[in-house]
Order: sequence, then structure tokens, then C-alpha cells
Amino acid sequence: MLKITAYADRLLEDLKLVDWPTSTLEMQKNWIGRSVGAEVDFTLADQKGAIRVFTTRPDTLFGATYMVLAPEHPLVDVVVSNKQKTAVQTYREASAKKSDLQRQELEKEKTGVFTGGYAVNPVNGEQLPIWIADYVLMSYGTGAIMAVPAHDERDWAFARQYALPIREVIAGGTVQEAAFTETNRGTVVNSATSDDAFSINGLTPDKAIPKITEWLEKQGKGIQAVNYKLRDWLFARQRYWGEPFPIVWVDGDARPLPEERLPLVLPETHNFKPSGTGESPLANLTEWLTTTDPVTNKPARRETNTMPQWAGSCWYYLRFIDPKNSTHLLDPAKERYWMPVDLYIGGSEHAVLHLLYARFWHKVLFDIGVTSTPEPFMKLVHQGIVLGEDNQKMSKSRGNVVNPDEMIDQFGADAVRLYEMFMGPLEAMKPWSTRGVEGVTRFLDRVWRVMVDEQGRLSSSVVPTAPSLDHERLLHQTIKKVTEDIEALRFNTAISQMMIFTNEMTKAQARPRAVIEPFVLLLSPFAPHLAEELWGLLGHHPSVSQQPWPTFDPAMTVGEHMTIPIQVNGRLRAKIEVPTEAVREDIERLARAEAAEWLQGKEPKKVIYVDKKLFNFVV
RNA sequence: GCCGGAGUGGCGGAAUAGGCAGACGCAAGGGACUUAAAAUCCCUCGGGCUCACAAGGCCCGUACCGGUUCGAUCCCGGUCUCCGGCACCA
Repeated sequence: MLKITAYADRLLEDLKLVDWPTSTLEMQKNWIGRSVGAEVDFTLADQKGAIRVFTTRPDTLFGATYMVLAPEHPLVDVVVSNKQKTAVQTYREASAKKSDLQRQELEKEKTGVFTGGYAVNPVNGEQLPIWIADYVLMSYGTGAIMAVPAHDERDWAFARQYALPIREVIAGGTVQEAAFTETNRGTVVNSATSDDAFSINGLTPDKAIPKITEWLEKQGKGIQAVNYKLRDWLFARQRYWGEPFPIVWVDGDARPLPEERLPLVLPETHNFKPSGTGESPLANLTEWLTTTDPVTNKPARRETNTMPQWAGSCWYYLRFIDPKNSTHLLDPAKERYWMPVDLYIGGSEHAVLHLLYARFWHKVLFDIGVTSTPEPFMKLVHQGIVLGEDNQKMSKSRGNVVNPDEMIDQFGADAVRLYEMFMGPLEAMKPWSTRGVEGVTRFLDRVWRVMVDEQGRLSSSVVPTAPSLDHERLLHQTIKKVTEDIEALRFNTAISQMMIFTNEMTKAQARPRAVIEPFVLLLSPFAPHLAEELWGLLGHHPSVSQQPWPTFDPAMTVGEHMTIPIQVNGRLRAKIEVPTEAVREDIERLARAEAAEWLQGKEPKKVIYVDKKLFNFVV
């Protein structure tokens, strides 16, 4: 067992430190499932002892009409009456046979049995019948609840099923028809002690909760408590494939192997079959199994459980930094240089398990000084999956599987890579289109023809002369777009800009080196093989990948003219072309002339001008 | 049921601190080149108009209904659909 629950609060709290998709943050929060409430003791009416319950709604304590224990709860044997013993026993056996899955699937009808015992409500002294029911889980909270059918849907359904009383303590709903569960509206009623020493009547539930919690604490009847859905992590599997634990058993005690005996590796074998005893297959490998304790030299037996598949994925990103280090997990200097991971691209199927387990290990390693950051992965992006051409999930049974190797054989690695980036946003799920790959292949062919002639030599259209202003502007616009889009992972729009550039160059008679060469550099992360080839043909030798990234001049990214749309009452009526440096007065004169037909000689009520963007006349 | 995300041409998708909807690509149609085809190059390409000889013009259109605004794919309220997650967690 790994005590991940000890880290629950930090795992929740530190989600604030990372830049992750909201859906993933939500999933992690829900998975941890922190809830604040109170633990309250209900003393048993006819025996010594008390039932401790956890509730997030102590404000409804006066509305409790019965108690429920999980069937496995140890107090069941204490409270059960002689008369009810058989019924309780039968129910316990039946629910023990149900798997967790069955208990969840058969959720429609709630079932339970009265135990014959009673507990006392600490706030009003009422005797409440104690039931057992499998809608209460032993593994959450205290395994016991106070049931408030008026204000809890599950208790309401159960009360209806077994004709138990429903008592309203929050006015605002119609509790005979449905449970009223809102905490931010409604008014507490019927909730005062008989001597009137304490009352929460008249409050809204969210105000009543802290008040009654405080009172319970003062009276020694309850205490504020926090519960989590997150469970401790069963970290053992009975399989061969998995890291073995460096533990030996001596006289019934587990002892860790000393560090110099690490790493412990799996023994080689052909026998991976289950041991037959419930232990892992390692239990049958006697030679490996029997050993001596290196500390005491006593005979010892190795631990036969292995680690689950998540073990390696919890720290691989650390080991990748320093994979050959034989004395440490990794060199602290390298750790400080590389960590944390700036960008983690991975499937959303890992939103909870891997990404929560890895964060947990990272924090443990942080606490013992191995890592220097509280969180391992700063920015997280989930890439979308590629669907088949029929827009369905790829699967053999549907026969819509596309094999990337075949595509690479047919179109080349650059084209397939480029198409995958061009098909749409990185995070989106999108269908494969072999036609689309053909389109991208045409683009790469066109890039080639812009620079290379029929004989495979540098084209004579590539010239050392100075580029035209238009070409230079286009280059700067392209550098800007591609640079910014790469930064934001918008590869699809970066590629469309390169297509626009290439379409222009195709039309041009002369293609100056001063624009062609930077373009090849822009293309290189997208189509590295082609770019390398072109860079060589252009007569350069150090690899294209070692060139500095091109920079742009913002002044060069704006054109000589701009188009200003003219609106009348917000409807587009005309467009005018003006020089980029034109001022409002000049533009307005032209705009009024264009809009004259709609203005009908009258002065507009209002004139809206958005600088260099648009004119709108309100009449 | 609850939580999160998304609905834009025939298709994949562009464009949001509210300001020209449909960039780029695919498919389709037309043309040039060719004996012919492929390849290539050029043009058209949301819908409607008993508007126009034409250049062009007008109306509708970003899932649906309503609101805010001079102006809404974008903001607000409601509805529907799809995708992902959770599912008796007191």
C-alpha cells in the first residue's frame, strides 16, 4: 500500500501551480474528492458504545430519522437484536457475495434490513432505528451514516422504500415529493434543543453548518472532519512482469535490501504461469526465491509481489534526464537544470491515474530532496486522437485502421508528419483523410519546384537580387505567423501561412534568396528532410537544424494599404482601400462618400470609428 | 443524474480584449497545356432573389429560441445534440 491519501491536500492544492486543461484539473479534483463536514457520535440506546458518522450536512442533524451501517460494519454484531439476527445475517451474506461492480450496477432499488437496535440522536435525544444497507460503503467515511431523508436523495429513496419517516428541517422544498438538497437557499426549521439553549432555526444551511459544527465540538458530541474519495494505492500485483520489490522475508519480518544490492532485477525464466497459490509466478522460481539476508546471513525468502505498471511511468521523466547514472536516481545538478517539465503532451486517458500517481511520487521525492520542484509537469496538453476516414474510432473490427508506416512508405515521413499537423487543432479529435495527405504532398512538391529545376539543380529563378517590398512583407508576415503559432502549438495555421507564401512564390518569376532562405528555415521543423535537402541545394552546409531561427520586423508585417469596412447601422455597406498611414479625417471623408446613399444627406446620429479597423454610421 | 468540453460550407478547418464570417487544404465544376491521359498551371465554388446586359446589388446564414449592443460565431439567459469523465463517496 502506498499512502497517497497523506498527500491528498497537497495534490489538490498544488493544482494551482500548473497550467493544465480545466477538464483535467476538474477530474483530478473530483478524483481526490475532498469534502469537509463533521464526525458526530450517536450513542447506542441499549448497549455501551456509539456509532460515529461522517456528514457534510450537520445542519440537518435534527432531521435524522434513522441510521444506516454498512453491512461490513463491526458494530452490526453489537446492535443486532435476537429477533433480527437471521435477517441481518442473510443480508450480510448476500451483499458479501456481490462484487463492487454488482453493488454499483444494481443501483436502481435500494435494499436494507432493520437490525433491531437503536441509537440516540445527540442533539435531541431521539431514538433512531439502526438499519444496514449496502448503499452505505464501509470504505468511505466511517462506514455509517445518519439518514436525513428530507434532505438527501439516497436517504429519501430508502425511506420511501421502507416507509421510514421524512422530517423537514430545511424549509424551501416539498420534501414529501423529493429531497431538498440545496445549501445556498432555504431556511433551517425545527432545529433547536428542547431547552432552547441552542438553535439554528432561521439560518440558511450554509450559515447553519459552521454554527452547529462549532457547537457540537464545544459539547464534545462531534468534531469537524475532512474526508476524501481518494484511496490508498494497492501497489502490488501477482504477475511476473513488473519491478520486483527489494524486500526479503526473515523469520516472518520484511527487511529492505541494502542500497548496494540494488537494483534488484527479475530472474530470467520461461515459466510465467500463475503459481497456483495466488502468489505471483516468482513464487515458483525456487532458485531466485530462496536467498540469505545480506545483513544477518540468515536464510530468507524474497518478496514475490511485483509493482503495478504505473511504477515506471511515475518517474521515467526524471531518469531520462540522467539515464546512465549508476549511483543516484539522477544527478541533482541535471535535475535542477531540466526540471520541471515545461510541456507535457499526452493522451487524456492519463488525466487521472498516471498524472496523479506521478505527481504523488514527485512530491515524495521532493520531500526527501531528490527533486527541486513541487510539481513535475507545468504545461499539459492532450493531443486528440485520429479517427478513421469514416469519422469513427479506428478499430480492426470496423476495418478503418490506417497504418502510418504504409502512409510513410507511400508519401514520405515529411508529408505524413506535416499532414498530421495540418489536419486541425492539436487537442481536437479529427478524422484521417488520405486525400488530405495528397494535398499536403502537393504543397511539398510545390515548395520543391519553387527552388529546384527539372534536373534537380537549384532553379535559375532563385536569384541573389533584392526582393520586392511585397515579397519582403510577405516573408515577415510569414515569420511572425509561423513563430507565434509554433509557440501556441497552432501548427495547422502556421502551415496555411507557409502555403500562402509558397503560392505567391510560385507566381513569381524571380525568387530572391533573401526570402527563400529564411522560408526554408521556417519549414525545417515541419518538413525536416525536405528542408535539409533544400538547404544543401542552396549551397549551405552546416545543417538547417543548426541555423538561428529567422526574426521579423514588426514594421514589415503591415501592408501599404489597408481595407476599412464601412457599416451603416452595423450592416456592411462598402469597403475602402486607404494607405496604412491614413488618419481618421481622411478615412472618414471617404467613408461618408461611400455611405452617402444610406445617409441620405442627413447627419448620422453617431459615428463609430475603430482605429484602422472599421467605420460605422448610426442613422 | 452530476462535472467538463464542443456544435461554423459537400468535407477537415480559419477568424474572437465584440468589428470584413468561411483563410488554408480536400472534394466538385470550368479552362490552358497534351494526339490522349496523368502531372502541372489558371478561374469558380454557403444559400436565396419573377434584382441586373454587365460590373455588380439586395436578403438570409456560424445547432435552436431569446437578450445586451451602433455592431454578436464571440458576451448573458434558456433549449437541443454530440464527445470525454464520474457515478449510491453521506
